[in-house]
Order: sequence, then C-alpha cells, then structure tokens
Amino acid sequence: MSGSAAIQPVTERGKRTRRKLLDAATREFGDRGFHEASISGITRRAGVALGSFYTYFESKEAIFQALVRDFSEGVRLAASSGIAHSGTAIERERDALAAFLQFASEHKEIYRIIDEAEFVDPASYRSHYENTAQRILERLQAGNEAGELRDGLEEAHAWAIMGMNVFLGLRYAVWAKESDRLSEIPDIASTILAQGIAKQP
Amino acid sequence: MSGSAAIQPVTERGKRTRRKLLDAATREFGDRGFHEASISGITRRAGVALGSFYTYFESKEAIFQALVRDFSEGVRLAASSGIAHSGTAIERERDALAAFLQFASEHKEIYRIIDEAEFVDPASYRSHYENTAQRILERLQAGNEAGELRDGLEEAHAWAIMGMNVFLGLRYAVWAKESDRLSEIPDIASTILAQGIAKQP
Amino acid sequence: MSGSAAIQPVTERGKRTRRKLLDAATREFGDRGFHEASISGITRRAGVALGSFYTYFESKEAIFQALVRDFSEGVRLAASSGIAHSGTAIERERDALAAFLQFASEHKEIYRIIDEAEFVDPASYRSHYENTAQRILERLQAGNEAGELRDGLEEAHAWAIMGMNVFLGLRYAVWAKESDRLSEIPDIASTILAQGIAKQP
Amino acid sequence: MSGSAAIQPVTERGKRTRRKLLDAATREFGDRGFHEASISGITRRAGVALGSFYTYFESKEAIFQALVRDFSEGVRLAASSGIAHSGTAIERERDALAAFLQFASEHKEIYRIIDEAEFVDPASYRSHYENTAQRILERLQAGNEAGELRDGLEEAHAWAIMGMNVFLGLRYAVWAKESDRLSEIPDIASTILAQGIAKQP
DNA sequence: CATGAATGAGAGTTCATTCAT
DNA sequence: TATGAATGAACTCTCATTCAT
Repeated sequence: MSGSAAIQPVTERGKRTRRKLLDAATREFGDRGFHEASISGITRRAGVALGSFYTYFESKEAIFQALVRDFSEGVRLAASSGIAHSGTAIERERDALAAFLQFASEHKEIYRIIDEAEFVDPASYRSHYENTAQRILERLQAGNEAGELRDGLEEAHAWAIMGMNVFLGLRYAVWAKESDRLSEIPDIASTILAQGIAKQP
Repeated sequence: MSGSAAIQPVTERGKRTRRKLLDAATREFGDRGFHEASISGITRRAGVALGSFYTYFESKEAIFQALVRDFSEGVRLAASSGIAHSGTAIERERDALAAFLQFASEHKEIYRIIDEAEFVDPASYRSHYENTAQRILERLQAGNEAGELRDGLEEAHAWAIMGMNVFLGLRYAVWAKESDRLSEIPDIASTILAQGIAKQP
Repeated sequence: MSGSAAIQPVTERGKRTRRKLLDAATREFGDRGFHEASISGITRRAGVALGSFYTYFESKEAIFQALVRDFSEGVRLAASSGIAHSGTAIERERDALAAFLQFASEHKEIYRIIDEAEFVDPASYRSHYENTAQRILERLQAGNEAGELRDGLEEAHAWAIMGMNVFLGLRYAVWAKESDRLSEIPDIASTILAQGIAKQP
Repeated sequence: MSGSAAIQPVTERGKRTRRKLLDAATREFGDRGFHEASISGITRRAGVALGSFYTYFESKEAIFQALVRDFSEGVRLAASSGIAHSGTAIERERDALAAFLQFASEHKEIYRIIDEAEFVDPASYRSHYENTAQRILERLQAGNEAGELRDGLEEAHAWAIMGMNVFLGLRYAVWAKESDRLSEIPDIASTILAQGIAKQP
C-alpha cells in the first residue's frame, strides 16, 4: 500500500470508466474476497479491457484501499445522518446503531471488505475502527457534559459499544434469518446502555 | 474445505511431526495471513521436508481449519476455566472476559486466524461465533433463573456481549499500547452490564 | 477433458501464437508422450513464455485433445483425397491404405498421439476409430450395391480392414526398416481383400 | 527399463506377497493406466505396506514390465492352446482368434496394459507384436507347405492378420455391446482369409 | 521381511502486471 | 484512452523412492 494518490481521470469518459471499475470491484471483492478476486474478474464485470484497469489504479491493493475508504466514509455518513440533533445521548446511540444496521443491510459486502482489510490494508482497517471509536467517544463525552451519561467514560467504553454494534450488524444485518426482528435490535442495545442487564432493584 | 478427517499419524514420531507442523502453521498464518502464507513457509519453520506436510494435511485449507478449531476450543476452555463457580452472573461475565483477554494476549495470532476464517473456512468461522454466543446466552439464562439478571434476555444480548468482548480484546490485548491498563478492562465491561452507562438517578 | 471450446484468439498475432503452440505440442507429445511431455517443453519449443500457453489452452489435456482431433481429421482427409472416384471398390480400399501409409510416414507422431489418446482422452480415441470404421463400412456397402463386393458385409468387416491398415501402418510406415518395400504393402492388403490367402482352386 | 532380473522371493510368504502385488498392479494399471496408477494404489489394493513394494520390484517400470511379459505369454498360450492340431490352416487361424477373443474378454485390462507399453516399455511392446507376428507367419508357412495356403505369404500378411485380430478384439471383446455376437467374429475373419470380400465369380 | 514416515524434485496452473498496437 | 496478448515468478500438490524402526 504505497499511499500514492489514485490516478485521476480528466475526461468525462474516463470518470465513467473509473466509476464502473469501482462498482465492479465492490461486487468482485464482496463475492470472492480479496485474494480470490482477480483483476480480470473486475474488468469483466465492468465491461472494460483488462489493460484499462491500470489506467485508473496502480494495483489490486490500490483499488481495494479506495473501496475501504469509500465504505468507511459511508459508514460514518450513515451514522451521522441517522442521528437526530435533538434527543438524549442514549437515543443518539440507538439511532446511530439503527442507521448502521440499515447501511449494513444494504451493503452486505461491507463486512467482507472491511474485515479483509485487516490482512490487505491494515492501516486502513485500523484507522477505520480507531476513527469510529473516536466519534463514539466524542458523543459519550458530550452526553456526560450534558449530564445524561455518567462520569468516567473513556476509550474502552467506546470500543465496547462499537463491538456490540459491529457484532449485532454481523448477526442481524448480514447473517439475517427470517425469524429475526431487525427493528428491535437498536432498542435492545439501547437498553443495555441505559441500564445494563442486571435485575433492577 | 472437504470436512474429511485429518490424517492421523500412527507412530509417536508421526505425532511429533504433526504437532510441529501445527505450531509452525500458527506462526506462519499469524505472521503472514492465510493467503500470503505458504506451505513451504510452514515446513521450513517446522524443519521438515515440503512433502511431509501432505502426510498429515490434505491441503493448506485443511491445516487452517484444524487450527481454527483448535483455537475455537482454546477460547472456550480459557473462558470456561476462568469462570469461578461461585459469584454472581455479572461476575461470571467479568471473569470470562478476563480469561479471554489473557488468552488473546498470549495468542495474538488468534485474531488474524479467526478473522481470516471468514474467508477461508466460513463454516468454522460461523460456528465459532454461534457457539460462543450460545454459551453466553446459557449463562445469561442461568443468571436470570437465579434472580440476578432481568427478564427478556435473548440471543441479541449474547451477541452484544460477545461483540464487546471481541473488540475489547482486539484493542487491548492485540493492539495493546504501553499506556493501556489491561487489568481494568473487565471491570469496565462489567459495569456496563451491571448498570449501563447512563447517569444513575 | 471438459469439452469446452478452445479459447479463440482475436488478433492475427494471437493466431500465429496458437499455431506455434500446436506445432510445438505435436513435436513434444510425439517425442516424449503425453505424460513425459511438459507445458514448459511445449512453450520452449514454441519460443513463447510459459504463461502464454494458458492464453490459448485451458490445460495440457485441452491441447492434446485439439491435436487428436486435428490428426483424426488429417487421417480422414488423407484417405478420402487418396481415393480415386473411378475404379473398383477393392481399388478404393487399396488407395485409401496407400494414402494412409503416406500420411503416417509423414506424421509418425500420429501413432504415439492417437494411441495415447486411449488413456488421455478416451472419448476422442473411441470416436476416431468408430468414425473411421463407419467410413470404411459405407464404402463396403457402396461396393456391394455396385455388385463388386459380396453380401453380408457388416461392421466387423470394417473393423477387420481398419485393424489391418493400422498395423501395416505401424510396422511399415512407423517402424519402417531399410529392407521394407512400402509401396508393395497396399497391393498385399488389397489381394487379401480380393481373394483371401487360401490357395486358389 | 534396466532389464535387471526381478527380485525373487525365497520364502513361501514372500511368494504370496509378490503374487498379491502383481494381481493388484493388474487392476491398478488396468483401471488407471500406467501414469495415473501409483505405487501406493498398488500396495493399498494388495493390502501390504508401501515400503514392501520395493522388496519385490525395483521400480514402477519393473512391475509394469513383468506384467506385460506375463500378458504377452498369456496371449501366446491362449492362442496356441486354442489351436487344434487337426484341421486346416484357415481353421487354425479361426481358432487362434477365437481363443484370443476369449482371453481378451476375460482380461480386458490387457489392452490398456499392452497399449500403454508403447510408451512405458517400448522394447516389450515391440517384441510382443514382433513375436506374435512371427508365430502367425510360421503358421502361414506351414499352411503353404501343406498346400492349403497360396505362395508368396510373408511378414506383411502376418501383420495384416494380427491387426485384424487385435482390432476385432478391441471392438468386440473390450468394447463389447449388448447386441454384438462375439461368437460370430472368428467366422467373419476366417471367411475374409478364405476368400476375401469380393463377390465370388 | 514388513512397516509407514520422510524426502524433494518436478509438475501444472494462476494471475498481477507490462507492453505493443 | 482502450485493447488484449505476453510475461514469468510463485504457488500448491504429487508421488516414486529411501530409510529408520
């Protein structure tokens, strides 16, 4: 992963080809995983010649990295746009999870792609989760300042919440079963955050 | 992944060689990931001839599957042996997490290997998490029956707890930083389970 | 032998490369036999890179099958073009054998390649001989209808004639000795067909 | 093919093991062909340990050669024992073919094994056919001397007859179909030898 | 004699990347 | 910019043969 900037097309036709390649790569990586995926599979899906790939991306890793960053941004946007600016801190977390579950349902490839980034592009993988945790932590601190959340909340709480969300997404958005009630999941998580799981006195 | 039983050595010497290969594979997969890992890398680390690999494992996938199952079993054992039979349900979850963090610290390859199983051996990946969630759920139900945990706990609660644990393990056992206080993590998670994160009235 | 169509080159350059590979394979298989032959031997003889082989053929079996079919067609053409449209039925068989012996002398690899097809591509092997027998049978029936050949000729007669031809080809075209008189062979076989080997009354 | 004498067992147990290996090899080579066959396949079928193979045979080629020679001898014996010492020369050829077809029906592997010898052990292959042709030629000469067969019969006639027999064996003994009448084949060939296929004047 | 683990050369095949057109 | 043929390093896997027990 050289970090070098992607090659940017100048013409309109070039932009369209680059877009087609990215869409095709999402499907190819989502279906087959990074290593089983092939450049020729991507160009075949995109309907362009094999050689054209290298007009837009330096390598297989480069297009993968571009996708991870797109998705990471997509998750961020989905969460932030799902959060109402009114409501309590607990409600904001519930809304963020609901928005994430929605996004994950619509983009099941996200799990394959982001998880596989652990092996293919560790830096992107790590920063995706570090950034996500950071945003959660900021919300927790805001909630504390607003007097809604208790003191002492720190990075570990953010990681715990993120872990809950990711696994609930894996189980209920990606591995969804007929009998699941996806709409109830945010409330379940929210109740844990509100009061834990112990019997109330 | 053909599910066919691994070839079992008959002699003592054969058992030693098989063990050497498994240990070497743990290092090779941990360092390089499944796809970058090579059979010759494994046999070189094990100090045996390339061909000897195939005396014990049918393929690269087969030894990987054997490792995933070994690790899955290791996680299970670590958690179950870490749990005191006395104590409350909340304490049992804390102890299970502490044992898991300990195991993960000692076997950092576990994350690479289990995460990569999503791509290499999806059946084992899935059953690892489904089984783990099932065991958590059983503990939650026992806690409810004992009057310690509230009613209505279900599969989703188990997945939420598992997600918390896994991500805390990733962040604090595998990506540990100097400044982290690993020993405090189980209490943090435990407090979330006991009372949530909201300000107490 | 998947029967899948060979990959067809689009450009002129591609056609030349495919041709070079087929010619090289004829020599390689002829010299070493299917199993001793290697793809790298073929590409070396053809003067192309190893990987280029797979641009045109799916596997070692696939190029072998292509050759068997080429040769089978070559034998058919040689025989049919060697047959004068005038002359008696017996003369036609003599001419067909003469043309076959000529073809076999010029393509000694044919025996190795077609015989080895029994093991490598049984379907092609079988249909080569079944088709050849069928064409002989059709000639016999035409000869019978013309009043030149006796009644009751059937598939077994065609196989008997084919066997004679093949073994005479093996002995006198492929394993030719200095002292042999290749040109007399068709007459010898022809006389057997005309009157058998018994003493004439 | 080093021509070195096979290792001869001295004990009774050793003889049995050697015999088991030969029988197993007949099946293995017959089913899979020389190159696909494996020593471990042979020892598995024979029910002996892999290493024991080399107690009795120097190499894979050596056991193959032993089988080819066994079979070659079997064909010779079948033909010679099938021939009545009374009867005409033409009848002797008919009986020889009948005996051969019988032998081939009972030992269908013979074709795979002898044909493959062309590639694996060319010397045995060649001498098998040269010897067979020589025996046919001797019978033809005897028939001529007895005044039953015409003058001028030579090596080529023997090869023609052998080719007929071999292909009739392939088609009607090895590739037999339900509708075939194996018992009629010797008469068909015999009639060709007696009078050819032309219409009798 | 019998056993089965150990060896390693050598094969076929894949595919990211380059290049000539 | 687009095309698709060409390249070759690197991989997994096989198996005849050897060897220690």
